[in-house]
Amino acid sequence: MSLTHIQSFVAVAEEGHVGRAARRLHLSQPPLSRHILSLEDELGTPLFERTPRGMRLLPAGTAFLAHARRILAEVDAAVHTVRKAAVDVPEAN
Amino acid sequence: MSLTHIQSFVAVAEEGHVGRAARRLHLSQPPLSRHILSLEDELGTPLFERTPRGMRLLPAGTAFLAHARRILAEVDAAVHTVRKAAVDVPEAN
DNA sequence: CTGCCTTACGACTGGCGTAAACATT
DNA sequence: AATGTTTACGCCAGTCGTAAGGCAG
Repeated sequence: MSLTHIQSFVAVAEEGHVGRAARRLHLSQPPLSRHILSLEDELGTPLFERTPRGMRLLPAGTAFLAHARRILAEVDAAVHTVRKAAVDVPEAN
Repeated sequence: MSLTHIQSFVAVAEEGHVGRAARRLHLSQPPLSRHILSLEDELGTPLFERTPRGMRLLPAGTAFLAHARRILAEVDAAVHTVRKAAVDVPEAN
């Protein structure tokens, strides 16, 4: 599992469509599709239902989405916190 | 930034020593050292003070550590939640 | 036949490990 | 000299993109 996979998952969940999510992520469809498959494989369960119109979240996918957003938000917060800490305490003499 | 980097950071922070952290992660020192350097580079600031005895957390590193643990915990929770959801709702007819 | 997801495949980047270099006591 | 981190370097694995395949309406 990687942060890239998680970002991919969130994008597909929000777009409901691999193609659109791929454009949003500046990526082509196949790698993005593989990200999702890899994630599902690792979790041992499908996260989306494949329809002719796109991808629809399954219950497991909905459950994962909440965590995924928290993870990404926490990463973002970590970056900001560190940069702030580095400025606030340039040297701890 | 990747989850691997974050795990590496936590291990080094806890061990205070790249060598021991590497053994704990079943990894050799050089890649682990590179993870830390890569993270510091990406964040734009050092996270550890290098001493002849090992690695000591700087204030920025301490700030990052709290977030890092939350991220890893959240990932873990995500995995468990999904597996549970997949079992609880095998098929939503 | 059209739209969408997935698999095949060749090419490239990234990451590992061994070995060597640097630094400090 | 000993301990610990970092750089050099060759190799393997993972990931990308283009192209082809499969499936449902």
